[in-house]
Amino acid sequence: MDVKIYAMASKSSGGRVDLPGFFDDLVRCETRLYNALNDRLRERHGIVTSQFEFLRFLRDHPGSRVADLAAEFAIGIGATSKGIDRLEKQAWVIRRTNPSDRRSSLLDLTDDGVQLVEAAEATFTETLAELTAGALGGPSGLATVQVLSELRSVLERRQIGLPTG
Amino acid sequence: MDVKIYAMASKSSGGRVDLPGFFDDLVRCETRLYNALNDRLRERHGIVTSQFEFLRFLRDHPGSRVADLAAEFAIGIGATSKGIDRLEKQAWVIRRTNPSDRRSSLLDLTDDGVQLVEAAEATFTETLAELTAGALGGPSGLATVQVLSELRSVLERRQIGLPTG
DNA sequence: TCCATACAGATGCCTAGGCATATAGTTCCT
DNA sequence: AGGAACTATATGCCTAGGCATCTGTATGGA
Repeated sequence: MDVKIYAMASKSSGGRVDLPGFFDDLVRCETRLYNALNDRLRERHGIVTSQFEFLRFLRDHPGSRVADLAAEFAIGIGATSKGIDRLEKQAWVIRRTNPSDRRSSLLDLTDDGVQLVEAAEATFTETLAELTAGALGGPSGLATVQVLSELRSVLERRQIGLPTG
Repeated sequence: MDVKIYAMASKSSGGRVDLPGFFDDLVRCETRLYNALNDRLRERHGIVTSQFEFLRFLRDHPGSRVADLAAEFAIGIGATSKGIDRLEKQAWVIRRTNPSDRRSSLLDLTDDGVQLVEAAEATFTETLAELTAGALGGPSGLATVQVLSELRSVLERRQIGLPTG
């Protein structure tokens, strides 16, 4: 009979990291934080977290194309295009024809979009602080932030987990 | 003009953690790892990661109810019920009537389900190791694993991010 | 110039999850 | 016992994303 290497998520043994446990914790944290942020952003600003992320990205990267958003968020081009449709319908985003390539559009926030994202960002940051409640306070928190940043870089550099369409 | 506290995701300043940057990295890592695992599990075993997670949970917690899965994964009861429908249709899971409460069923893996989850787990663990490629190797990796585990505990204890239905 | 190929993204179809509701079974009173 | 209130979950409707496809545009030769 096999001996299970891990009995609880994210405990390690012998200095080796329990990767499945780590992944579990990662996914669970992400799900719960995302859900809670959705609730708060929806009730205060009528948007969900994914929309906030789109808006914030466009504020920080004006003139992006649909493909840029898709690459950033590791979602499909189709999904991104539809997401932008919805934001455009609310007049938070506009598509400008790309003068140097008429197949694509350049995306920008409208003034309403800018106002919304600024307001939503306050809620977002505040809620996040409330939810994580000091779990990232100590030096381990700092290390965690750095490790995740590094892991993200690795995944992006290797283009891991990009959907087809 | 406002001074941005952060210029890049997950960099910190003055020892304070940049929470929005941390959240971004968390979500991006989760998305890409989840996508990549989906691809691999689908091609090798015909399931996706969420199904693997259900199966593994049922292997480790036989006799669970739908509500137990929903709480574990922080998804809705309805979604969980439908997910179990699909696994049951493939004859990987069976619903036994709960003798002590006939509103609910007790869930268990079939023999096929056990075989599947064992095979898929090998793929899962191996792929995860390949994807994270030593990014969690050092002592910071260990700290990261512990911090995420702790954060997860906090969120669960406070019941944060549970969907309505 | 003209065509073959590559490309960006918009669109359609399909699946999965959220939320609301329906259904059946349980518990608590009286 | 009988009914109100509660609970577990199955189901329906709606939305969002994945993938395939379609359209319009760009590009590299011949």
